[in-house]
Amino acid sequence: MSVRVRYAPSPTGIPHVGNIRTALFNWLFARHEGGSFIVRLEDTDQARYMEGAERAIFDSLSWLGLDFDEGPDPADTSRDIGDYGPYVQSRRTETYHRHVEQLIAGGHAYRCYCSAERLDGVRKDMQARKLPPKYDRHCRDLTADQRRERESAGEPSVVRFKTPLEGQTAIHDLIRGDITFENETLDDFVLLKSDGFPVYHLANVVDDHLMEITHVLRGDEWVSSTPRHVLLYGAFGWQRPLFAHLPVILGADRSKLSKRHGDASVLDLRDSGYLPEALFNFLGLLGWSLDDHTEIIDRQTFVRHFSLDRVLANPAVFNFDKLEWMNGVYIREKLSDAELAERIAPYLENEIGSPVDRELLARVVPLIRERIKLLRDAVGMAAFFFLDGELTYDTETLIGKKLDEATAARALEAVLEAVREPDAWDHESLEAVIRPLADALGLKAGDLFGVIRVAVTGRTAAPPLFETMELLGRERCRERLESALRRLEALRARGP
RNA sequence: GCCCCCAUAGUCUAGCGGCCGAGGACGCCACCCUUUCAAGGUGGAGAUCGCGGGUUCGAAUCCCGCUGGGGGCACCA
Repeated sequence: MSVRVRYAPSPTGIPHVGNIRTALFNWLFARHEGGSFIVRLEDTDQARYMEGAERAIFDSLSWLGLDFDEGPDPADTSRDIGDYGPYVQSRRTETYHRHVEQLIAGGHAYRCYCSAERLDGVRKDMQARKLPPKYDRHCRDLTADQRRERESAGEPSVVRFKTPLEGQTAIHDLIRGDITFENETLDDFVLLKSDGFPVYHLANVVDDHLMEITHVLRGDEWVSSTPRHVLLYGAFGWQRPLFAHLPVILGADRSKLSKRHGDASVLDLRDSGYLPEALFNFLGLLGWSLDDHTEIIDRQTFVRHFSLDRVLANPAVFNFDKLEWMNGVYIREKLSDAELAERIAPYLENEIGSPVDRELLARVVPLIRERIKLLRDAVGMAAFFFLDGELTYDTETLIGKKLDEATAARALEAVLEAVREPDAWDHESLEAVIRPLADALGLKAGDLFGVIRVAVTGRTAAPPLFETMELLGRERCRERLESALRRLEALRARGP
């Protein structure tokens, strides 16, 4: 039988990295095994539903290249791709109701008429008595007459599972081994809410069975509810899938990563300029490793080698520094100039507010590829190449720490003079005429170059000066050098 | 409070009884390269393998206890 796994997010927000890592491992496992990767939307909580969440889920998946074999049609989630649909739980309520009736008929579930207030009271009371906050099974043993009475009075109800009062439920986890739970620590959990929607436990089990899921790879936070699921499979008389609980991903404070930890959403990372290849690689190495030394691993290699027995059981802290480093590696080693230009262009265009000159960009890319870690860094490192008019910068940076206004001005004048007329405008010629100026001015070359750099780029850190000037062109350089001189004069006029 | 899981440097990890006086990576420090910033190169600091007991000729590796961390205990998923 071929492997079928699923990624079952609920549309309550934008997927964060921990969530998408679960999708990634499911995808890797499916691809390695030659099985199917299925996406199912678990939208049974209307209260937490977020507009646009489906879009974000599909965008995250496709951005990372996690293609699925079955699931809702991203273009129209009321349609399905695959033969086991619907793949959206809100379109499966009939199915859940049918199965709940089956459980009630079989004596595995019952209707409960307790009000939210009563439940609250019970919970508080239990906690006050230092007992686990479980449902007191008040409605479990109602007589047929009592039930009829409640029903005819039109009382709202939920359906609860009739959890065995004693005994144990054991689960075998592919990553953690055998785990045993005492049934008495479980309570009669709700299967069907009073609004008619199923609760996760029910919907999940029914769907996984009907969709013939073979392996349930999900987050660690589910291990404690797995005995409930196992009990349900038993009550239905179904064979259960294999379980593998993936370790959670923690924030720097060692608590479960969530929105609280800032921009850990996949889409935010994308917008910051992380490459999908890098995130894929990084996430694939969170809880799994190829060997004792390989860090940079491509998609094919992951697929070829991925296996559950190398998945760790211990939680991992998400290390943004390492992700950033890895992104840098991909930027400078894995992308061609053309690809990098393509990915950087939107950031630059967004910054300067107009299309960038692609020819110029093609020549700029080699200069910045080793200097940026995130695509977004290209803005600071290269926007000045494409900007017209005055640059924005603090005039003080022109002077720096080692010079004074007069010296800086003299230096700029000398440079202007040197580059005014003849000679070819290429970095070698420029260096040939400018470098000697340092001696003439009594400056160290580095200090001279520093003044020019700020004048010409508006920044203290930039690509190599002469190559930068070459690409900027004679006119722009001249304008900017003159502008810098005017700034110095203004400063002197105002100063003591 | 109860249940469950986890435990190698600040972080991600290799290790599955002897090859480990613990390997790799990020980060950090120093030096080299260098016009700035990076990148690159070299070197370095950083782990009593959480602690305590066992088992064994031999334990980071197996067992038990403790401690610590995490997760769960909803008509949320």
